[in-house]
Amino acid sequence: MARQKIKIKKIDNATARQVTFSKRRRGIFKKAEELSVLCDAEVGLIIFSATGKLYEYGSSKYVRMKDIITRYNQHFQHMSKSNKPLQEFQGENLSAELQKEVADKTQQLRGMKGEDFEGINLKGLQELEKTLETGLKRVMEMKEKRIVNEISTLQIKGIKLEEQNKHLKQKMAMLCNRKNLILGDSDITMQEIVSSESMNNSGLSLEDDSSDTSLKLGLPYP
Amino acid sequence: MARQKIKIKKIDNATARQVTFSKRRRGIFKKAEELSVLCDAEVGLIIFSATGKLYEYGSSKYVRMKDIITRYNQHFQHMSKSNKPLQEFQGENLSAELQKEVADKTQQLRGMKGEDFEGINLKGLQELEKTLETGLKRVMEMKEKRIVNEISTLQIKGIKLEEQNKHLKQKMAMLCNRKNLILGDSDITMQEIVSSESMNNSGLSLEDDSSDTSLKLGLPYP
DNA sequence: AACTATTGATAAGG
DNA sequence: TCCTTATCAATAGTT
Repeated sequence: MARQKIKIKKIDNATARQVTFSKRRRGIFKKAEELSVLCDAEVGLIIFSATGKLYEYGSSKYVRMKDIITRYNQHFQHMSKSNKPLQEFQGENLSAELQKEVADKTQQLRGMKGEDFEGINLKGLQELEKTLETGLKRVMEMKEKRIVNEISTLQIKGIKLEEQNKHLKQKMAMLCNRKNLILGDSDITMQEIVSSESMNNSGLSLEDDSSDTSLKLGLPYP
Repeated sequence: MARQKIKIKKIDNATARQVTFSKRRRGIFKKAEELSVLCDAEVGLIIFSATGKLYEYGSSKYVRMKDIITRYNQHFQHMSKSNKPLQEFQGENLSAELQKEVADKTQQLRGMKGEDFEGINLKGLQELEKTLETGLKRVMEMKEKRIVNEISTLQIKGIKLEEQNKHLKQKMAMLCNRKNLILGDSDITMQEIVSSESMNNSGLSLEDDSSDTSLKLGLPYP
């Protein structure tokens, strides 16, 4: 985000990756701290570097990471109702809670897919509609982002390959000339080398729409 | 970090705090995602809002929050010789599959809400889009069906009540007439009875738009 | 929910 | 790793 925009994909150069990791780690820790203070939130952040080193942040000096994790685990049991401490949830009880959660989420998914509106009232339907509209909008945005990315990646690849081709052809031409000078009549002629150009172009040209990527944009409500 | 610099301390105004929480939460989630992708790191982020709502991010489609926490706990088991079992994971094995199912469905729901596209490729996004479009269509159809139903139910109810009213008024009129014939000067006059008509109409008339049902149709893309 | 003026984060380079 | 700086990104306040 500076000097030059970067693509969000794994940084190839290991050194650069390490440097970026250090910088961004500090950045996100700061963000976590600010969020917890500004908004009175409890924040737990765990980062394992690619080399396996652990970095962690827990908001507030009184709330350690372990407490946040405990709260995190408790969250799912408390969702449904019970105030019972976690220790009381074991074996069947925990399974029962989880089964309930699965059933609940399954129902939610069915509602979103429009497969079953059992137990959803009019207000619920209106909320569902809004959620779906937002979700659809975001999905379409993400899809377009990915497509644009894909295209530019392919374009860059194409340009590189075309350059390679050009260089290879030049080398070939030089080799043939030399060979012709030495042997007089070679089996390989310039014509054969040059003819490969059209083939390469049809496969890589940036203007070519016949790519089989077959990605339709599906723009919102045309 | 804009328009004006702010002090990093709890935001007093509750509304402003909520708004900032939403904005910054999105921001830090994005940062977490970018860090994990750019630097090949494993990132787990847990946020509890002041109201107790949970928001979480876990980096990678294969490594869910649970696994990050497990790894986190293991980290210390390796470093220290603590043999104390972690109570927060009791019963985990018994319901591991259920937890997996819950996590899976949670992820599906997130995808549909457009909150998290981790592990969804372009084809998946296209499928998701189609699912959402279908779901949205069905929800809207069902909503309109329910609204039409609701309206006709109310209309029928209104008609019945109007008829009842009419009969009651006729009976009252007859009673008053009889009473007047007997007593000469009654406290109840025809005027008082008839005046109730306008009141009843304003509450039940089919043409009246001021009904508090407040159901907006929200027709598709007007 | 958008917008936009600012501040903040950070990529590249030393 | 730290510093610098040009640039990109996040966001505070506003509408």
